[in-house]
Amino acid sequence: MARKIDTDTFGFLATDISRLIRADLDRRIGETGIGLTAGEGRTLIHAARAGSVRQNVLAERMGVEAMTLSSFLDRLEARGLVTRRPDPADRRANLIEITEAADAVIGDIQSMSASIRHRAARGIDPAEWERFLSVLKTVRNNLAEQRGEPQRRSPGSAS
Amino acid sequence: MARKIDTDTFGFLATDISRLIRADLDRRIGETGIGLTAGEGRTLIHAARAGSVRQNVLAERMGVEAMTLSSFLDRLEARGLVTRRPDPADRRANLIEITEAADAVIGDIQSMSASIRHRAARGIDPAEWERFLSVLKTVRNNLAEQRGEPQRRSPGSAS
DNA sequence: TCATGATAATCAGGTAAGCTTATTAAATTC
DNA sequence: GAATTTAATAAGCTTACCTGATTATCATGA
Repeated sequence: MARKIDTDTFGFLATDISRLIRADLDRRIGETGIGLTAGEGRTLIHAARAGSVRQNVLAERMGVEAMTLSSFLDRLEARGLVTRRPDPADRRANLIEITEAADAVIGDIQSMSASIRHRAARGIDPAEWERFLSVLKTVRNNLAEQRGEPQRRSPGSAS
Repeated sequence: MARKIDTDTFGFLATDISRLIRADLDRRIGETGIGLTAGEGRTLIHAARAGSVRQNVLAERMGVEAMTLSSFLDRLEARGLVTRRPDPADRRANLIEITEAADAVIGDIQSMSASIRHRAARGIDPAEWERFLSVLKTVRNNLAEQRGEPQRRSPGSAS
């Protein structure tokens, strides 16, 4: 065995972390009876942030295919958390908007997210965490770039 | 909309990055005809690193259930990349070992992994990258902790 | 020593998050 | 106004997990 095998490289770490987050999220979702899967929650947050958007735009921002988004929206719409409104400017398109009922759910998602973040960041000092987040954004943009995905300028406040 | 909505938080970034990595990996796997899925590849690398291990130990190290690992191993074994050898010390258990044929595949996986890493790290200076990796490890350990998963001391060389 | 309970692996079956390909209706372009 | 492109979706697939039940074996305490 001449080769050195390392399971602590970037790709492994990222994959592990994502799986741990998903598992934790699933557990909390089960406990709190929030009634949404991780993907649906992600969709809802993106929709909330985007305001009134076409599906194709939202899909591109989320980095998923139109069809994938369409399924998430089906379930969110069935639960009354988003609406699909025909775009007056293009009869092929829908505008996605969140409903008032979504507010409470968004609050729940955000507090779950904050709680996971706190656990993840334990023992890391705040300045280091900010640095870390900014590298994460760079990495995401690097990876998203040659995928046809539009580059994101980081707009909101970091957290 | 009184709430500030941010899609650049830790959880979102981590999820995005993991999806991008997976997609990229899938694309490369398709191109190079390596014949393994991401999960199988991950299993193979962990097995290579572990030497001769019981399945339950390997599963725990990988952070998956025993059954999940069992399926991965079925496919790796069918491709002749690992063997299940009865553990002489416990007739319930198997010892997993990689075969010689696995060496080439491991090499391929490692170079894919390196290439993704290079792309991810573009524009980030090496010292910053090391810092970043070390925070990633802390985060993984933080998240893995209260999940029953054993804490990992970071053993190998970072990269 | 033997009944009881724990453990290692696996069978059966399920779910969630993606994907691709094809279709339809509407918009755009030449 | 014919040909192309685009927005959404239907249909169906794959991967990576999971849980619960089952079987064989091991460990333990009376």
